[in-house]
Amino acid sequence: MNHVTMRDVAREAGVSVNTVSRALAGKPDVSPQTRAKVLEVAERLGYRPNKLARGLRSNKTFTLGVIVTDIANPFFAELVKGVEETARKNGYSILLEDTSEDPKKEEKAIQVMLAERVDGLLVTPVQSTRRALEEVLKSGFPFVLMGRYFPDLDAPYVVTDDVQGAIIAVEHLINLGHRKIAHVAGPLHISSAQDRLSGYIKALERHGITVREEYILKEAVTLEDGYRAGKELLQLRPLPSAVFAYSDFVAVGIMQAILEEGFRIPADISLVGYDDILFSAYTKVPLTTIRIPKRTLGSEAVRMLLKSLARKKSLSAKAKRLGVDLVVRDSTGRKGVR
Amino acid sequence: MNHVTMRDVAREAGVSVNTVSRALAGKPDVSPQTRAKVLEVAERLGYRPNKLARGLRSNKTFTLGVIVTDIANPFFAELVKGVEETARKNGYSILLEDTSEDPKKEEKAIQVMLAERVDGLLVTPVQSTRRALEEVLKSGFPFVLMGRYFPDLDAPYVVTDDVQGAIIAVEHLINLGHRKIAHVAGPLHISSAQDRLSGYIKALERHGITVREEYILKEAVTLEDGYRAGKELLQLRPLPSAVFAYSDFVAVGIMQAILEEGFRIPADISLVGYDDILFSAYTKVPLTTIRIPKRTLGSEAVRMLLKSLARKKSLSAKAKRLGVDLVVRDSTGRKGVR
DNA sequence: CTGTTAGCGCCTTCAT
DNA sequence: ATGAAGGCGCTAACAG
Repeated sequence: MNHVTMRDVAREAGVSVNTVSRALAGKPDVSPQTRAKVLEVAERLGYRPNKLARGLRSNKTFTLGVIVTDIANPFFAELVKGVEETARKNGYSILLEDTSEDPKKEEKAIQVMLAERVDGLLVTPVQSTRRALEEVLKSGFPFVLMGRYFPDLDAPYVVTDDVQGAIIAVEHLINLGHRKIAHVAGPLHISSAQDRLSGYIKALERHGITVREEYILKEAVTLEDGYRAGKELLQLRPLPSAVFAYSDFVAVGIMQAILEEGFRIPADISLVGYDDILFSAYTKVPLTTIRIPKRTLGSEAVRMLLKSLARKKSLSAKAKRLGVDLVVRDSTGRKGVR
Repeated sequence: MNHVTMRDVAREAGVSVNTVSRALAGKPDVSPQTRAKVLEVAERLGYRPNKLARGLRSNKTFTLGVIVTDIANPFFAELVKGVEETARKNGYSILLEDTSEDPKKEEKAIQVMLAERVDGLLVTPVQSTRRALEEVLKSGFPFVLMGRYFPDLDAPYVVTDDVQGAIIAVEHLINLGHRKIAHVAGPLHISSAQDRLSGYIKALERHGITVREEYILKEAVTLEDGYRAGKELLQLRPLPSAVFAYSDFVAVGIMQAILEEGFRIPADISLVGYDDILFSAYTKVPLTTIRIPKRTLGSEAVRMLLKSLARKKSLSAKAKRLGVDLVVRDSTGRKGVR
């Protein structure tokens, strides 16, 4: 397994290594014949430039580090798909790390990526600590946060408007006549969970509905968390007539719990999720949810990062907030209509 | 954004670059004091080895190339999760490429990976052409196929036993009294689709049930394909009383079509999927399916690849076939029992 | 035990 | 239009 190098091509073509380099790079000062010859030989020998050598020399690796919290989560999988496509289209490769929401792994991942000399970093931060990212920021290394951000950190990010999304979701319920609306929130150190909670509260207040502490359940991420929260929810009195969940994942768990206890959706309880993952249309009761442009989130993050790479060092802390849509399916209905 | 190099550490510690190298590498011939000093300085300066330089010099990059056909597909997302975890645990990074089932992209991806000088390749082949992979094989470059294989190619792979899985699925239906069993197959250039079809046929024959051409629908991959196939299925006379689908994805599409037409599952038609992806337990009718160990598939592939890297060049074409399980949920029931 | 030398493959001067 | 020289950061081989 020996790779063909420029030297091999040079020898075979009877020119210097340098000439091969310029010919392959499309530099102007190479005679057409020489260029043709070089290209022919390179092709014939199956020459592939060594990205390591190139990166070492030029300080550009054309690879981006992507750090996500859980690639098995369909939400992040879609996001990564968007990242991969766009990066590839621009000639960049991607190095992937999965932190499993573990801040230690995140820190480690960042170190590894830096050691790999990626040109920039795209990260979905765990957010239970921010030290590692603050250091990266301070060092001036280019990176963009995806899907989550630190409100008080001057770092570039691409997210969706989760406050607005939550408002849309909750107002949809309010418009259907619901007033006893519960919220199963996510882990509040995560910005999206925080924002969705704010949106929920804002929407209620906007419509003169009192926010009840006991209607807000917390820290649900997995489907199982949702299931447990769903069971809890059903103990509440007065029983909520609608629930807004942090994510579709959580919503499906809640749905499971509700149906299991013999309640009907939406006849007894309406349910709204968030994300619109692949399967939300096919759950027991097709889920009304907030659609967020997952791939676009990824591709926009790449675009922002590449832009900051282009105009060198200066990565002024840009931020982009993408819009979201309400997708009405069967899990929500008018209050009291059975 | 200037990286700290060994030279910086050497200067600061008052030793030679080489000494820094040996100290950091844990080589024996360095005095304890010198080592301590070097480590301290490296730490203080925030030294991170440059993997490019290291790779260039040592011909080992400690990165693995991972090529999948669709990272947004929960099946592959899980697979990649397994790969990532295991690779990381062994000190390897992973470079990810998504081919979207496009053979051209696959070929390109392989070239890029080779240019990146990955130590080995893990690939879920598109299988509509094999030229590119044959070349890799011939070159002796280490790689392992995941989830799909070429029956007549002497290349290492890790797959699940899909023939057996299909037999289990179909025999489950037969045991429930079904004899008019249809199969919605996948694209037959993909080995798993081929194997599942074989298993289906084998199971029928084994039980003396005639295989009817018209009961075998083909080339379904997406949920939409499944939906269309489902509609077709319902036109068949005599109407099948059970359907075995290529994948859960396809099965969910079929389910949608069946329910939409007013048939009941499993009362009118039983349905079995394949893969047991995350959501199969939460579909309208929870899906009976074949569980395949997705993460294990990934981690086993990594293990096999690393083993072949360890014993240098020689990558004798090993093959590993993992077992699968039947997961009975609500989509299958005894024939004729309503 | 430590330092010097060389070279991995490429690209950027600088000469010719 | 082409070649020679140097160096990116690191490690292996050889001195001392």
